Amino acid sequence: MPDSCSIGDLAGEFGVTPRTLRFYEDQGLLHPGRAGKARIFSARDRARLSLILRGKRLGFSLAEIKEMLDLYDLGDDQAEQLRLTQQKIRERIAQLEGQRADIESTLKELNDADVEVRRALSSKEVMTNAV
Amino acid sequence: MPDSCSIGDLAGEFGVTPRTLRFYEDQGLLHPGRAGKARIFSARDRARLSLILRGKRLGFSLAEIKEMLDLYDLGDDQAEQLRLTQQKIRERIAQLEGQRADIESTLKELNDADVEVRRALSSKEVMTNAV
DNA sequence: TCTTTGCTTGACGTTAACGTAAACGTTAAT
DNA sequence: ATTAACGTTTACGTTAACGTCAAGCAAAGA
Repeated sequence: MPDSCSIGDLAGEFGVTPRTLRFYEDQGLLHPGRAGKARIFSARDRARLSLILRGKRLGFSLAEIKEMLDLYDLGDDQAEQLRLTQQKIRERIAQLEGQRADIESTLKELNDADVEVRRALSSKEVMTNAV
Repeated sequence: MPDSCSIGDLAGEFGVTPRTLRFYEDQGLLHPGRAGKARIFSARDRARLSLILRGKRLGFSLAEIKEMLDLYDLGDDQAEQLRLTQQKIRERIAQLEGQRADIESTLKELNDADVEVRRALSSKEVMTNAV
């Protein structure tokens, strides 16, 4: 793993496509150097990409990730970046807990519906709307 | 609640917009009658709409809902419709259980990240990437 | 020298479920 | 006669995160 590499190398390394990396640069998430026209990705870019992908795994949008990375770049007041990140993390936690609750109640409803369907299938008189 | 009503009435009754009902007709989910050019919605349409909205609450796509409703319309073999519905219900259940698992693991990661951030904020040496 | 890779910049396509606006007709009340 | 409140069709806009060409340059090996 040399310090700098091409777009194809970095893409392969992280299991994304070159298009994705160009898109991230376009959106201001990455700022690779250039060798002529070709992009050159440094260790710093690699680290940023790693953060971006982790953010995605955690369900943050690229816009949110950019917000956090931008503050990180300013660097003057890391505390500010951390507070934003913490806020976003907690918002995301609340959101996921809401989703989890939704899923639980939906699963209950689906289970009821499944029971209804089984009853209907086992009886000859089919007159019930399952869903 | 008369047997038939206008698009605005039905929309209001179910908390959707007229646009939505036109869209559902366009997609073959509803088949209202006509009085000249104006749509007329019968009790049957109302029942179908109710099923559609329940399907949506349960997370089915309009395409899936249409599949089920179409089979229901054929009417010759209700058992077939019920089997499809049952299959879709179980697929959806499996999908939701997967999502729930994702959410659980993500919540754990987020909690870890939150702990990291708190540590970083409480120490003066801020060198850790939270996300 | 020819061909293969790999890179570049556009720029339109994709998906779902409607929102929104334009331009118009109809009925009913004022 | 006019306005208000409905309805109609047609059709482009929205959102996210890229996918998928197209056209072309540039180095590198056969």
